[in-house]
Amino acid sequence: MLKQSHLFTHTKKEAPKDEVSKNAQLLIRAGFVHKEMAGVYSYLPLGLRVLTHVERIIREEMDAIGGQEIRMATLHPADPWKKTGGWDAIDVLFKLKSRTDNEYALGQSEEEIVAPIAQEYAFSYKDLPIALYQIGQKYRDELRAKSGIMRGREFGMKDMYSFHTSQEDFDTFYEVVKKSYITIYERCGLTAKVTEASGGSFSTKISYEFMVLTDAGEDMILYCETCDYCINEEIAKIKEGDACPKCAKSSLKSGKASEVGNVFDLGQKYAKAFEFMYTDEKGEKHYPIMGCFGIGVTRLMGVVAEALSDEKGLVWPTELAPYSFHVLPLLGKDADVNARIMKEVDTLIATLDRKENGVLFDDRTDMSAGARFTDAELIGIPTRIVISEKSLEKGGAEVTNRHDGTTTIPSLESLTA
RNA sequence: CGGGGUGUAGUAUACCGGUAGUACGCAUGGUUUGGGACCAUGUUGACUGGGUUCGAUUCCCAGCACCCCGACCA
Repeated sequence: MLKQSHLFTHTKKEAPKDEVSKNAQLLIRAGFVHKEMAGVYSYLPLGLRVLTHVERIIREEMDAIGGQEIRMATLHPADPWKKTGGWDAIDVLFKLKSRTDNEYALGQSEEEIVAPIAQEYAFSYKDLPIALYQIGQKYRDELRAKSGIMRGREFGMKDMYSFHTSQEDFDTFYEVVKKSYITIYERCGLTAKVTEASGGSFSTKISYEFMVLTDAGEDMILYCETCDYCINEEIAKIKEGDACPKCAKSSLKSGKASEVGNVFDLGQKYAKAFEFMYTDEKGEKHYPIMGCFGIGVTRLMGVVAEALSDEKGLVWPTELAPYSFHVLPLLGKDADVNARIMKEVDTLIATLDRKENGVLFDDRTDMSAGARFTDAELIGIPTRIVISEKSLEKGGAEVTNRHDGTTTIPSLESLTA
């Protein structure tokens, strides 16, 4: 339980004029994030809790499909980057020099680091497959940061790397991860489309992007409303209005979308660069096949803020909410009634704080009710519980659902059950 | 990186070549308390550097920062 009077952040009536994107405006106004510079944000108590919940969901789903969590360095030696060619080829790679002119890179993706780590342990086919993942900061030297926390120069990302003895084994795992990703987005309150896209700079094969329709997105996708066909317009050979090539039942629609994840078949590129080979049953040596699976953790939070919020403020899905219950007592002039309200509130909090993501307690009873309601709506906690003389007369507490705005008045006994 | 725009208090803004004004916030006191309450008092400011000028926050130049469009995008 957190007392709101204790929370060091406050809501703001106005967003800074240099923030245009909805996600940044709301997150700043509600005190979830603080902007350091273009594309770089710090996460404050409420924002960090949301981020932590996104990470927890991802961790659970990655563990469930056999991922093993590690934490790699973000300050990298230049050598592996030079070995794979990334040092010169990847223009977003931040490069730096020490006082003694040694060269380093900041991690923008970590194939160069993870491949040698896997190589240190995977000598035999018996050691494979392996799926290693981490959740941490990434750095990209973007020419233009934009869209609040959705495209930054420093951002949070989950990156998983897998190593396999055969294409079939990789393909199987590829499908497992795709399903797992869809589950993650659902738990985050979003519907993501699996979208065919280009393989980028390191693969000639197509990759899959996970796209959420939102005007704040940077990509245009073509999708079918009948089946799950979806393709990024950058590689599409068809156009809006054409019949769906998969089901032929609908004509394709075009929409703006934000990429909240991607999966790549990296083949043997990195294994070859590092001479990473394992020994098979016959004693022969082979390069493993490698996959890369990313989810932009901070961008995901930004897309949720964009997609779910309304004119009153943020709206958090159940699992991501910084707190699940916003308890808000309203006091009057009668000291006895006030004492009773606060006693009921104590009991209620003791129960609710053990459930889901716990309680934010608006103990600022000296503030006007309107200001506190407005704050609550801006912060976007899913369930608001008001206890007042009025609510007690009606038989309990007023429970308002932030998602649909409906209010019910259950008894206090049922709430503490 | 190409193009465009903007830099005034914690935030949003106004005016101005000559003492920088307002609102919100914040502080103190008092009155309030079911939809961003009110009164009083107080508090805080011209991105950096150069130039023009008697005098620059204002005009000019450069730099920096931020935003937007495009390009780019593991």
